[in-house]
Amino acid sequence: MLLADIARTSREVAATPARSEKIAALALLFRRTEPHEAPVVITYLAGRLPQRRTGVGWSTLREHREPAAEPGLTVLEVHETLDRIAAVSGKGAATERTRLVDGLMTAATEEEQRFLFGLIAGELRQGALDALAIEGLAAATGAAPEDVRRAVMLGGSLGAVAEALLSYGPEALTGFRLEVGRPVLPMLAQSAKDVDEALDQLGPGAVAVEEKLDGIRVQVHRDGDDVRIYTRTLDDITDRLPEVLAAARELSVESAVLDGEVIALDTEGRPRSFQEISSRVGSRLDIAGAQQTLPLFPVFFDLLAVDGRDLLALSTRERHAELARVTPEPRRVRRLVADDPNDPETRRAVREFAADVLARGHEGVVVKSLDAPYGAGRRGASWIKVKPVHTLDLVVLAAEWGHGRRTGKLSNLHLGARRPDGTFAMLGKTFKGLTDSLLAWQTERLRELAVSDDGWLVRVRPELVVEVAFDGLQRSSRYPAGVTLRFARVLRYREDKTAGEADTVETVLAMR
DNA sequence: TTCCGACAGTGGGGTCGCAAT
DNA sequence: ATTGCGACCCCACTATCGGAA
Repeated sequence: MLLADIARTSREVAATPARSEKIAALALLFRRTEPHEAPVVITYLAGRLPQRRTGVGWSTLREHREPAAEPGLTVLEVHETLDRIAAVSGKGAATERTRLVDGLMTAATEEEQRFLFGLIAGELRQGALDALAIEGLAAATGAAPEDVRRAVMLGGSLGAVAEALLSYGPEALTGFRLEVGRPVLPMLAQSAKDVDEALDQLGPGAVAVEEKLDGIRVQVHRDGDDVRIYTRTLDDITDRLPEVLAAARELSVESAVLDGEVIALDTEGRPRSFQEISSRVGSRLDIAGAQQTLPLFPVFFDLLAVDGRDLLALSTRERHAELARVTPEPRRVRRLVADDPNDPETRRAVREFAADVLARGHEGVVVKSLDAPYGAGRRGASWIKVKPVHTLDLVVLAAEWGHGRRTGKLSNLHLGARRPDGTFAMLGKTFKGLTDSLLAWQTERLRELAVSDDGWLVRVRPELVVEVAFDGLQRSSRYPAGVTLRFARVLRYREDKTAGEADTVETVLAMR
């Protein structure tokens, strides 16, 4: 198959807003795909590369290359070139990567260049990713979409499922089931603003309220003495976490798949900051040294398989009973079971539990329906997280022009807190929380206040006050106050306030 | 007919390791 | 020694389509 076929399909997919038409266009192409090229074709049309990393990003791609007049590149040819690019390392690597990218791009037509740019940079913007590729694959092969989705979640790879389906048809899907040693996409949680809202959303059934730890999510597979540890995106990080490996080997099981969080504790047993944990888990070179400096502590909250049994379809209640059987107390997340979430006494107990979790220094709680199965790869309605929210009234110092559907709109706001001398200290940026009408309003308003515009950043007179919500402060080496906001989002503009009434740096630092 | 679940898009800060400066 | 880049941890929120209710 030619790259041109993929690029054209991508353009067609992007051209229609209707998901049904996107799926139809994808299915049309998958019907013409040979099984051996399916893993590459479907991954490209899901907007990703099969290579986990290539070393090529926006900076390497942006330079103009003269396009070819006629299409000639095959999909597998492109795939091999990217394999070669990904393998480049050592002195002169950047030059060599650029040379290979030059060769690829000059062999591509203008349409193919656009496609490759979006694909490699990870911003294809065709309105379809894995989920619609799965739908298209199902349509092309006559398989049930839900069965295909399930196979991908359990098989861990869209490409492998596509190849099997195109080779053997829908019957091939039964071969994809949970296997110890092969990671499964983890279940994710929705959010609510407080525990009462979370309980209301879950309905009348029994729930568990669990502490939410602020660390790195891990999926631990143990098969005898063999242990593998995966991140949320299924990256294998076994080598970096000897403590987790040891903890898995201590369990009284032959085999198991566990879901949990890795954190670190200080000498009083209080959790260390996310930044410290992230630094430790991210360290790959001197593991022994890193382990000395910051020992990690894995805590588990779910069990997906044990001793040959697949527990995914069991209820949270049943899975947790198994977890409790095989995992010692300190290795499990603290939790409270509420059989009748509508009982006022129970609600009080839940609120108290949540307050206690926060007092212990943790991030919040996750409220889980006890009757739901493990929804691999789903942001299911049966897990709901609750974290405290802070707010500040900050001054807009500048705004960046948006991209994609926000082209022509001032989108990303630079936020500042007041200093005593009347100047402002930038605390970070945000683009979140803006509706289309607010986006239009702020674009107009900020243009009136503009003092400069370099095509990327519009600086404005610091007059507009915006109320910003955020999860907490983090240390920052980039911003002048030494702190920045975690997960900042706009709540509303405060037109009733002047910049002189905005929150001060002092107020912000007092929140630490 | 209305409601709502799933999806994609739009980007945030920090951290590491590597290569270039 | 410092800086820029790519990759990957953490992630919130809105708009939209189309099936469910």
